[in-house]
Amino acid sequence: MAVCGDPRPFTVYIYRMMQKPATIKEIASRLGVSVSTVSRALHDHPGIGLRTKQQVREMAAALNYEPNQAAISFKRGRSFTIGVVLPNLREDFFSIAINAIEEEAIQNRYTVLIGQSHDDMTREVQIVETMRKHRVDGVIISLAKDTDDHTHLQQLGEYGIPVVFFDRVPLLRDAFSVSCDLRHASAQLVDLLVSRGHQSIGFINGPVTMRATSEREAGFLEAMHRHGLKERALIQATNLEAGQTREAMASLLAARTPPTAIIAFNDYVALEAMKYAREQGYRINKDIFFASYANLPITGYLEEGLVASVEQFPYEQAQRAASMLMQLIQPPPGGEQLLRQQVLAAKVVMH
Amino acid sequence: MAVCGDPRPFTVYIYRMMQKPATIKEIASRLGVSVSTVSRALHDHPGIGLRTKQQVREMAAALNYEPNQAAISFKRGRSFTIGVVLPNLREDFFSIAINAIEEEAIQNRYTVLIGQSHDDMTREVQIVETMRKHRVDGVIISLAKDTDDHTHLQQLGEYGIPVVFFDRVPLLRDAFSVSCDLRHASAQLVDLLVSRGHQSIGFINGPVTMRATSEREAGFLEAMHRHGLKERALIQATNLEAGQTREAMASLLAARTPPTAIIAFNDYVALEAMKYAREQGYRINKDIFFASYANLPITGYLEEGLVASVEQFPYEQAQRAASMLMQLIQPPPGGEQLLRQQVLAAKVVMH
DNA sequence: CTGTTAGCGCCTTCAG
DNA sequence: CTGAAGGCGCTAACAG
Repeated sequence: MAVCGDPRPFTVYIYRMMQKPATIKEIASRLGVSVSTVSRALHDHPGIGLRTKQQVREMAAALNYEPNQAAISFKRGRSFTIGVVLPNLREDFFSIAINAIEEEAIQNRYTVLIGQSHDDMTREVQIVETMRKHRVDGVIISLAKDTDDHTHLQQLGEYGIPVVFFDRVPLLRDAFSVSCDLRHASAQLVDLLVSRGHQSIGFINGPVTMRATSEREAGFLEAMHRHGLKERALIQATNLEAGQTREAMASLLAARTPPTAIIAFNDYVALEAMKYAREQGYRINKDIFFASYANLPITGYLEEGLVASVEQFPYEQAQRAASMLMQLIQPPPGGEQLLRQQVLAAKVVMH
Repeated sequence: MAVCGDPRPFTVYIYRMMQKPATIKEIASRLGVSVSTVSRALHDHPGIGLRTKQQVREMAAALNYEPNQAAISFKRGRSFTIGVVLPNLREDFFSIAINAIEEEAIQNRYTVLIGQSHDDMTREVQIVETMRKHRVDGVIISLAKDTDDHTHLQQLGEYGIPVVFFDRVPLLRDAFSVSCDLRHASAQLVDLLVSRGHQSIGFINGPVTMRATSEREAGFLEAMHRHGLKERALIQATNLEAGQTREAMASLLAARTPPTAIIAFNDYVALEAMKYAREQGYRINKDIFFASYANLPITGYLEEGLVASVEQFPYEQAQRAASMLMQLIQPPPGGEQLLRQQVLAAKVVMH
């Protein structure tokens, strides 16, 4: 790609402490008082004279004093930063989640350190390590889809750093987590499709490492069984990437009794599946119907859309996870009671 | 929303320093050497005996030693963290950008502190302030759409914290920035539409505070003028939200000579505009055609899509911005030369 | 090759 | 009401 603009390179203008931040020591010496007085005045300590407080504050303002967070973190042993590890911010689900987390963090005067695992456990481990080194006060994580070992996270616990899982949660009894009950919703999705006359239903599922995969499958099979359609349930496992979605679609459409409806692991998979179906000459919502999970806004802009999508409440999940983490970091004086595992009900949304 | 799961609240299991992290002091005393020896050994300092180094490393490993980043940041006056301020992670454009930034940061052993302005200048100012307090080593920012004052950012410069702008850049001569030339691309977009026979073209633009708005408009008018279609150029300013997009569409479609093609500020606006058109009985790509900016993946999944979208290379822009920032933070020994403003060429992508 | 020491900025006991 | 002093963990002179 061509770079336009002025071709003459400027000499780097180096920003280097043109005005080094003032310290309490500086304020103290200018005012002829001690540093502890300044510290206390700035913290509105009860035992400091009103006049002194006033003077200190004015001087602080005049010198553009900013408390050095690095020093405070060091001294207090707390960074006032939480780490958030997500598979991928490009998925709407997770970018919505980060909004909730950021909101909760701001309310608690916390900042958010972010890391994307890109669904790669190796990378997830590295990120967690970096966050541990940075002494984050807590971690919120949604696991990479191939994460099958949780020692890197248990280690955080050993270092006194609380961990809260959300959505992509592990099967650990003693972990803090927030997730959605997809099993029941999956069954409801089947009920809906069957009530609309579908008998053969295809399912494009995710990788077996994910708990979300087995939950979806359980609910799906349970309902198909209940409707006496056990033999008409066609499941394809994929890694959730476009190529495998297309292969799964090819298999499904080539089945002896091809499905009239297809449930996809999530809306992205559904989009790809629908695209494939169109390419093969199928008319969406005439020859074949689709349903999926996540209920992302984009699906509302399709000309021929989904029959339904399962809402997984990313904002709600993340918000609860964040609030749980904040409670773990700073346990409230009164209520030391807290649900270790929260499970929200997912909801089938018709389109 | 109902919360399922075990209704009995567990008592909070408080994670509190079950194994407080080892320090170099601890290692030193156990080995009967001084802290500086340990420090040097861990940094692979040349003047330390091989045997000592070995011992220190073994002890460090045995004690699960982790350097305390907070202490290092404090001591060195650098946090090894960069701040990234974006309008909204929910837009694909920015979530792609953050990927590039994270990548570049990791390569330089940096971590990323994130903040979303939600296109609100007040919030942007707060975020920048928090980041300053946290002593980030540099900031990458894409401005909120209503930001018309940059003192909060110039202040960062005064504190020795370099700032690099990308995409939503200010009109400051001395600012570091990476952006796309949208003027030329806008003109090309018109050329394309005119070559396909369109004479009346509508434009749903953004708010005037944004430089991107005037750039689009300039290119659009320039080309319409060149084609002798100045009178057929219909421009509507909006705040980029759904409601105003719909109003803009209503105005355009009610014009004396209604447009046969409409250019939208970005793909999200285009989606909303197309939805409105469909609701009004227009057939996309028959009665009316659409083009826009950003070239997001979602547009590829539409049954009846865009004529074209202008690719703005979010990854490339963010990557260059990040690399520019890293150069400002740690100027390379040799080349102290650097382009202050980089402008990439945007590219019209036909669909 | 290794040890000693002085701080970085802030908070917090302990004494006035 | 205020001051003095110690120390958080680490680095980097300065001494041996």
